[in-house]
Amino acid sequence: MSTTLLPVIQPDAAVCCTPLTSEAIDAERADDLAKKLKALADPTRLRLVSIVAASEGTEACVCDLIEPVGLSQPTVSHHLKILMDAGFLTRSKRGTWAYYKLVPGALGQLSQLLDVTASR
Amino acid sequence: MSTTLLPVIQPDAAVCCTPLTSEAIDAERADDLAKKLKALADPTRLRLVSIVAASEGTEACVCDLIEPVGLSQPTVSHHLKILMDAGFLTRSKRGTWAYYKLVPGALGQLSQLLDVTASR
DNA sequence: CCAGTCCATCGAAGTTTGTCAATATTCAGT
DNA sequence: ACTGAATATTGACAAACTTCGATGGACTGG
Repeated sequence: MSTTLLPVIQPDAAVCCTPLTSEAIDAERADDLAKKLKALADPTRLRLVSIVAASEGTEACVCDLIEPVGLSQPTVSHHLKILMDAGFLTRSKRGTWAYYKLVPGALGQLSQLLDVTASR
Repeated sequence: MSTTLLPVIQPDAAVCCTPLTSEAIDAERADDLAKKLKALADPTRLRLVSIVAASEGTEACVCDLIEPVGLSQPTVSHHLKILMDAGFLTRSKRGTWAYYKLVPGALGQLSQLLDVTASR
């Protein structure tokens, strides 16, 4: 089953639009936002994102990520999947290697939300 | 080594200073940042912060927070404590009431970190 | 001083999370 | 095909988290 899945930039618009404090957010938006924050709220995942972001082309191979964080390969794979599901990273396989890359606007979107919140 | 401690706005400098992606963050900074993100990474706590932020003087009484989030009073108290420990809220008792207030720079600090990260 | 209100803490139940070893899968080279 | 290497998935387990009811402490008003 081959179908060249195109890299999607930002499919979910629920979290992205309204500030956080002008009016109290509703439960649904809180859920969406919490999911993204939860994906980032782990030391190992923060380090993974950071390493990927600091790499050539904001892209890194799994094999280069295992040693820096000092955890087992399955654990690293697991964290990378969580970051992918939350929309912070994308994966592209080249040969046996899997390269994880930052999704351009993803972190900035989160940042903006908190920023507007913080302005009060 | 003289004294005159000035009132410090942001006591913890570990998280606040360096970007996230220019160089990969170390384990200690990742830990600090993860703790703060984890405090925010819950739908109920996001709503609490949001309600407080949207209130008069970015301050709200516990009694006004229970009904909006629809959870028991002990649970709300628990979440508020977590937000306080993470440095997002402060508490001040007036009579029998406890008022929780936004810490001015707290959310913005987090936002900046992610923003610099996002610029890559 | 007593009753009532507001809030925090405690203890417990159920769920989620982080981690690993073992296994499966996919690809490259021989 | 077969072997070896790079990742992903599965299953299991301990730790952490969310929630509640019950209790306790502090303050207010009669």
